[in-house]
Amino acid sequence: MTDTAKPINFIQQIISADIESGKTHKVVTRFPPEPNGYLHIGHAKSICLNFGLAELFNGDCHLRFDDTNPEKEDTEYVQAIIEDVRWLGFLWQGEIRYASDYFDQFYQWACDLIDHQKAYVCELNAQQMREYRGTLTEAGKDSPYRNRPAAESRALLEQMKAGSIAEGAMTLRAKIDMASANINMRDPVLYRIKRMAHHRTGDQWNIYPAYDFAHGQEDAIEGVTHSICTLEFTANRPLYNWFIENLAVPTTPQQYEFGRLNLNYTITSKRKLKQLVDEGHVDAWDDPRMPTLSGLRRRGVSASAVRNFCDSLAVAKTDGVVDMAQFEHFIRDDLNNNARRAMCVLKPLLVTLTNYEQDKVEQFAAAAHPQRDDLGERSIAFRQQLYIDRNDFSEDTGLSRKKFKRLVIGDYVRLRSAYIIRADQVVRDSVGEIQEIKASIVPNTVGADAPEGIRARGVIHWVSALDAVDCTINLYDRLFAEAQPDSGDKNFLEHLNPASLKVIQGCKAEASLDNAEVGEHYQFEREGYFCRDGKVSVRLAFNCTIGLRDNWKG
RNA sequence: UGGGGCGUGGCCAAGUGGUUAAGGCAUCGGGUUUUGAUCCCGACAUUCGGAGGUUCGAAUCCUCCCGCCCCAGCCA
Repeated sequence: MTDTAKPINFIQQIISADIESGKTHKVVTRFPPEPNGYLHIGHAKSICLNFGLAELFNGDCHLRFDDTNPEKEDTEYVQAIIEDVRWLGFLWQGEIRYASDYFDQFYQWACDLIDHQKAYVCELNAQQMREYRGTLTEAGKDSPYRNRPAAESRALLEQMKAGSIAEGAMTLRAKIDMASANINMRDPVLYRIKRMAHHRTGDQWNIYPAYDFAHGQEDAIEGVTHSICTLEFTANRPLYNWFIENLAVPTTPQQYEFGRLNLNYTITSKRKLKQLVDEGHVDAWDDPRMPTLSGLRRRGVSASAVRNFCDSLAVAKTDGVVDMAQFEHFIRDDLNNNARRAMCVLKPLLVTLTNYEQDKVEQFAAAAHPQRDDLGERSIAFRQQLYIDRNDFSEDTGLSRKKFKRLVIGDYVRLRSAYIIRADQVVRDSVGEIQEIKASIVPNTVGADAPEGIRARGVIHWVSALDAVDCTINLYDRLFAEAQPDSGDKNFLEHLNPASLKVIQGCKAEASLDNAEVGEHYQFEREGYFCRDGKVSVRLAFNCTIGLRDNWKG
């Protein structure tokens, strides 16, 4: 945290007031994902908010799966979600909860509503129900089944539950107000028939509760005090409250809405991310180009970077689009502070040092981090032949020292953590391509300043040719070429960036990288941040998390 | 269109009637540097969607207008 206090957001203000007034004794929040896809960066904001609030007020935060629709849900997703929340570093209170654990209670409450003439089994089909619902400007009409006897509804609901009624033929509806200006209040559906197995309750049920008939009650059962959701649920709040008021629930949670996170050049819609996976536009949910938490993790983004970013976000009711650069800032900031340094040459160019003995080898100690001694150092081998990056050499000797701080014939450059060298001669192959550079070292310049009269143009990275290990490097660019691929009437698939992945083979990494661990972050000096990919078939591959900032206006 | 929500610099945003409208990102200058990184210093809204009004005083209160988002799934 910086010296300036972070502003108190509106939800914190509400909770503080509730505690002060005695309304709330212990704060309980929850993160309630539906297991119908993988978590993405937008969910991270919600996770940080809910767990963060519980922590701030010494309360509890539950992890609860809102598994009310077996059609779209799967245990693969629950496992992935659990792993992602753990990865972010949050601990939920007690056992993991499931809406499906409360199905019996929901059913009992539905019966109570029927008995009090506040719900009825309706036999309108989907099409008819739409017609009866009215429009934004016209009131709806009462269903012809609205006033059927409670006993009849009870019996029909029993049959729906037993599986003897066809899907779509009947629903259980709340009896509220078909003329309400809020369409959510026009006799919403409580139960619909889905004669299919649920990933947790198996064949036990043929009817499943709708979101509105489940969420608030789940909160009430768990004693959630502040139920925080995104803005699009604002119109559902009166309905949320209606159930809390009309059911014999044990506690009275309150719903509050905040603006979800939107990031440019990507999408945060589970449905659309699933489409990218299903249609093969990306490898999988954890493709490093995906804004999913598993994708970011595989890309090399640290959990603390995600958390720092989320904590920097405003919790308010505005729905804006955060610039990807803001997220990238937190990714770089964390990696710069914590990633070990190493060297890797992406486009190798052979350099032979003509004044260095052929069999000689020196081991130089190089700091793992320029500002953090606690990270120690590593040993790097130095020999007569080494690789530098092709981009670090230019045949244009007219380039000024300010304009090109790299290697040029006749001039000097510092090899990072090693000697200053001078380029002497270009060796070409039969078609004229540069094959090799002949160069010479300036003696006694390791860990020492250049002698009088010699000034290195700059510092470049390198790797000993004999000691380096081959590796593949995956370079990523934004998944979409359009800042808002999803807005208006755009088809997001048309804006996929065809160059979002570039695979570079034959890269040369310093020997210490040979046993890099998956999940460990590195900075390849002068290139960017990388981490080893654990899913590839090649022996050694690194994903580029993000490049270094480059202020060079060349 | 009925209802609900929101408009503060390129982006995010604090501000809850009274010093020169915080801060972050981005951008632009300059310094340090064995990473063109990091770090450091400096610049960057006479004005808060617009127009009126209340007030000694308004981004904050009132009125009208404009714009954007959400709701018409047996999705969540």
